[in-house]
Amino acid sequence: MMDASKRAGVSRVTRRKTIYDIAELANASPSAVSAVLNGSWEKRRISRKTAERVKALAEAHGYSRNIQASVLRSARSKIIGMIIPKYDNRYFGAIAERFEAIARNHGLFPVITCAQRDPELEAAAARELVSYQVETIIATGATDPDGITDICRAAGVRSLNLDLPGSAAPSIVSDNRGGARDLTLKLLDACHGTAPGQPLLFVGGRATDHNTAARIAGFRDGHADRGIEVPEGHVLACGYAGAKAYAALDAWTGDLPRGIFVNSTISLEGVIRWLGDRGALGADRTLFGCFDWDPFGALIPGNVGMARQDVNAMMDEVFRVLGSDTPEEKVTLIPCNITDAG
Amino acid sequence: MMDASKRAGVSRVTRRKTIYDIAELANASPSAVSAVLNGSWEKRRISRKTAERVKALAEAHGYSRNIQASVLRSARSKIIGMIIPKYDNRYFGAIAERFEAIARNHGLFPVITCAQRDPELEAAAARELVSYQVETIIATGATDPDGITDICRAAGVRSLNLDLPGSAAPSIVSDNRGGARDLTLKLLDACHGTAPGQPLLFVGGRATDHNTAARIAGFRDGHADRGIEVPEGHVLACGYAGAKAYAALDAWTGDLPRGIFVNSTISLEGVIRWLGDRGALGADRTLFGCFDWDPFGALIPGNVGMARQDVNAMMDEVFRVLGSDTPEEKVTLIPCNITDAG
DNA sequence: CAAAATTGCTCAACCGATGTAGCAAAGCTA
DNA sequence: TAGCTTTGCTACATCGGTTGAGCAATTTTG
Repeated sequence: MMDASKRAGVSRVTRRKTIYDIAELANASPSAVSAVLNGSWEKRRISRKTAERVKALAEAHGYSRNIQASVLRSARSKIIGMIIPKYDNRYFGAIAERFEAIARNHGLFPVITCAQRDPELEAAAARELVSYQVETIIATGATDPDGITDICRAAGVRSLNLDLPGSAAPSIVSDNRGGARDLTLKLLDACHGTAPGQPLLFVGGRATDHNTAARIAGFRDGHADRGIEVPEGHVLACGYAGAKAYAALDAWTGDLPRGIFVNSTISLEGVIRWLGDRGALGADRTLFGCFDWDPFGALIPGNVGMARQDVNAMMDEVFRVLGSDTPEEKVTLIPCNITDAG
Repeated sequence: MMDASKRAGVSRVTRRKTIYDIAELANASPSAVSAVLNGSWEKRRISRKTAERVKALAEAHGYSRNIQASVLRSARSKIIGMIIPKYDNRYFGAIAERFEAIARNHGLFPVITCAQRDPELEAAAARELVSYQVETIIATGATDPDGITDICRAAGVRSLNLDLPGSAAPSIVSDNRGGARDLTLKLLDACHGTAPGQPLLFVGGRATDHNTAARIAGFRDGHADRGIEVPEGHVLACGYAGAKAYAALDAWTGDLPRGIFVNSTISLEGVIRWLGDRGALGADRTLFGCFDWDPFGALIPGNVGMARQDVNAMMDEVFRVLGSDTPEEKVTLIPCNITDAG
């Protein structure tokens, strides 16, 4: 390897400082500098005196390690990737923030990529992360979790599903059914005074979607607990978008419902708008509960509670699973918290 | 360089495929494979036949380029970093999503890092991004934009401020003053029927904060336009947190205000709670407007409009500035949109 | 005091991709 | 057919750290 003065060349006036530059300044070898700057100097028997001298020079000359070079050689990138659908609600926002914080605590470099709920984009994102030598990918709310797992497996990258389960990697998912049941009970009880024995309306989501299916099951469980039958037409799994929820309610032929179970904050936007347009917004009018939490959603009159997914517990579980060596491709359920109104 | 069979070694059973593996399979040289797989093969005069053969083999064997190695050699990382404060509101969420989308369209690899409004974390994040050889850093809503610019400059990394301006790099910022003025006018006019000539209350934010100061100025501009004086105590720059807004309103000694200008959706949570606790929530009670948009905030009774920052325009401007070679360390203002109620 | 152990460091190969320089073969011109 | 150009490829140094092997000097042990 050439010495630093030759390597500097003539073209670039200011090159980034490398271990070769620092080595020259410190009158030490690049190996020694490398060991000092990556913390392995004690193991490599570099004297404290040399270490201190090198550190001081590196600091003084604004040395910054080239991680790409380091990763190339050591094959340990410490990069952990997450694929997330959107940043447009509190749930995914909280997941992103928490993921970053914990990853950093574990000495990892978190990279989050947003795939817009598009399976093609998800696959492209996974491939891109693999190119960047990530060691692990967390597929959050993925449309096609197993597709991502396949890409990871081919590249020897660990993967894990969050929020929506897959069959090929460990999955960590909210207890959608249990949470939906609890929320249903809360809502039924709140409606009991004015509409005893009447079933609620379920609005939002796709019935083919794992989480929606689980929540519909919990919705039925709750009704069964109170001995109320759920008529066929009371489940409007019309899609998530607010406009779709609005349209589904518009197509509803029954009476103005007394209680609505809304399947996501996205759908809630449409529900609130529809209720508002009918003057049915208010604690004395139609009551509603919503799966997923939003601070403003909680403040809208008529809200009796929200099923708030326990992001901290989920993320703790993610890193617990990553810490264990056993793969166990099973689904772990994390209970939800039911918030109060207001 | 050893040939691929030797390089495989004995320890790792399944190693990631490299250009050397593909070269061996294709009976070509690593250089040729490299040229084919990075698209420079026509320029390097590799025949179409060879190119096709290599591509097919790479595909069949699940080859994935090691970007770290590529970056190390070519010194072009194509990584663009963004430092963002939080993911807990729609504004930053929209910025993150839009940034990712446009960066990808430009053939760049976006990396977003969340620094929790903590200047130490911001600096650490900037240094970490530099280690990963980012070419550019966008400092969004940074507590200390110039600190980030310094770190970037020392490493030869381009930087740019978004949402909050700095003095050492180009800044792209909403027209906070103009937006605040428009929102103030809208709110004053909505209150005119029941409380003509009365000043509004300003709640939330820190007066030392650039954006808050600009919005307070706009708030005064709007009042001046209508010939209304703003008494000293009507500006409650009590901090952003909902609880602080609540406390500030609790300490308010005047009459129940007819109109409130809320300085952020975060503060709005406290304002709504306070109004709700006093039974003052409703289109016939206290009206409010809010700087920053939230879909549920917009649906809360009494809302007369929100100042929605134009994230798309801001991000277009970011990439326009990055595209131009002239640095121009000036502040560019992007107009806000005032949304209607509901 | 010689042999063994420890300390403190350096050497050089290596990670995987890139790109300049250059070489052999084929095609074309005179 | 000799000389020139073009085509199609390969060799090799290089990017900046990392790490196993090893060496000289010093200290400890027998």
